[in-house]
Amino acid sequence: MSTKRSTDRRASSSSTASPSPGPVSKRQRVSAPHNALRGRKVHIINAKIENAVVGELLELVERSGAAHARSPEDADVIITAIGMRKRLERHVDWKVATSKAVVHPAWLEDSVAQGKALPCEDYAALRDLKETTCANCPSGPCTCGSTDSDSDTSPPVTPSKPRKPRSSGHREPDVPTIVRTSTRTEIPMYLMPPELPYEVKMDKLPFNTRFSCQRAAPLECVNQELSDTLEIIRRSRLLEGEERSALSYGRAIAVIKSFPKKITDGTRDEAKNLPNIGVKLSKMIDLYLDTGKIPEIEKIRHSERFQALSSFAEIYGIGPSTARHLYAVGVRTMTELEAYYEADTAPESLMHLQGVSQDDAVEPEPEQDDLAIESQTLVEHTGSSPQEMWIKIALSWRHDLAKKISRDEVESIHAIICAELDKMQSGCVSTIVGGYRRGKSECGDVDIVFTHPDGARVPGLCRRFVRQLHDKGLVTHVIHSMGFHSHDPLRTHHWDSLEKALTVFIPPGKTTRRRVDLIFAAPEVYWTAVVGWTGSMMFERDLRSVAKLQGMKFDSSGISRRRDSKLFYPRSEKEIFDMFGLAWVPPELRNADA
DNA sequence: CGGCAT
DNA sequence: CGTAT
DNA sequence: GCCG
Repeated sequence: MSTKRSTDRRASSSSTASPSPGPVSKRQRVSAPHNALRGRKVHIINAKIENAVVGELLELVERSGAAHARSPEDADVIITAIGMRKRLERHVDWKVATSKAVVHPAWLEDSVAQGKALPCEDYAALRDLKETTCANCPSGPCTCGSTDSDSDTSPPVTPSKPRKPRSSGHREPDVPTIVRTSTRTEIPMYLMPPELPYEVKMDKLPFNTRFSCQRAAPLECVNQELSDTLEIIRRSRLLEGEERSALSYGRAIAVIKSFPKKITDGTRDEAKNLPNIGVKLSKMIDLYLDTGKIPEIEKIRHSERFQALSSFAEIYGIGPSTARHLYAVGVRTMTELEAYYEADTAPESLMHLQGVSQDDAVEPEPEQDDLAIESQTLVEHTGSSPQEMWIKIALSWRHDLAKKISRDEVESIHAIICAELDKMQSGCVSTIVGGYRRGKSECGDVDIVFTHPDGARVPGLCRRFVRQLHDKGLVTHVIHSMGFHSHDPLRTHHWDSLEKALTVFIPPGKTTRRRVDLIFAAPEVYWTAVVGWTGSMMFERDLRSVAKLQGMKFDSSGISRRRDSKLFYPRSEKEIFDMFGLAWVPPELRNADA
């Protein structure tokens, strides 16, 4: 089936099926809405749309001057939130569907807002109906090409299908293309990435704005050395527990990363006036330019304490606080650290309560080494607390996890996991997020966001899938982050729409363990999860800050209005930027961290 | 001087 | 407190 | 440590 084409407007269309446009969506009601669809007949399929929203849509139909068709057969345009053929066929005969324009409710909203029938191509409700929808669109037939070029350089989004249908090896770049074996599950358009990249308007991303999500920060900037230097102080501040100071350095780094000019005598004043550069950072920039180094940083670099704390905190499960405690009791080197945890004399008081729940924390390894024992057994036999046990286990990973992962291997791991997932639940969609998506050539871990067009398939999928991976020996350890409060009635939040598993993964035939994070999102929060997990960290913090300033709350499992907790479900990544009045920043320019 | 993401 | 971005 |  062909696909292709879809401008960024698909993404900027207003929201729909349930909660709607953003607070800042100052979509002006241009021109006469009451004529927008005059003479047309519109049928609304109420399945999968809340009653209240159906009411709003009917109002829109009236306002547009269109007639409301009682049956799909009578209509020119069919409005539906259904994205799958099987389901649609319960309401509309396929033959009828292919003779009409079948569009998402956003088409109606946007058309009324703009006072005219918009082209349908970006609003087709089903991929397989896109061509016929375009052909029957009230705005006139549009070229809905069957071109199939895979010039896309950024692969990360694919239906979670094995990519074997690569078939009889002919051409194609080595990029995971969007493969859909026909007759498979329908994937609604809104879960697919835009076929064409959104336009990046650099003039709307000035380097001297306050928040990093309003700027463009490349992976490596022209002042990378300065950025790396300041990162030393930032890390030191973090390790010493001075988080606010660390935050300031992080923000200074972020603004420097987006400053496009090399900082020299000619540009130092401009640099010193950047937002988040105050008195202290200004002085540091002077020192850096005049002497080539910053004394405070040299001191940190060479301090035994900084080196010790840094190396301790590289172990998964050891954070700043534990690192400081270790140092305080005399541990100085990794060797001593290993000896310390080897001797089962580690006082429990050393470890702090960590967010690892006992029942879902550890999945011990199959046979082989000492990790083959049940966690409880291990606790009983060694007298170690679960936290201490975690650290002991993590110590055994440390050499593997310190190794970077090439983009090729990230893609390979993604493909393997998608193939496995497909065996349990076909039709899943996924995006590789994290540093990979921001363009890093070497990644620290692999982060993947999954969803399924049928939201009902998602709950519990994470746990079941990880169990399957574990049974096959692909996953050796897991930290589940959900499960405890699956439904808290007092919860003002909805947040069980996202499940995640932080795993240690061994690719088949390999020996090096990899950290792989699997995130399962309900389809309505898919793009929110993708944005939330693409990073960088400072970019996310600033995005949340901007949201908060607008009375909104952003987190990777949803966007809500603080006043009334009303939820918003953006239908594309760009819609999230639009909601907050932000210019589009492509993932490769979200590298606000050092 | 309070706030700093969730 | 730890993890994730 | 910087900003409103």
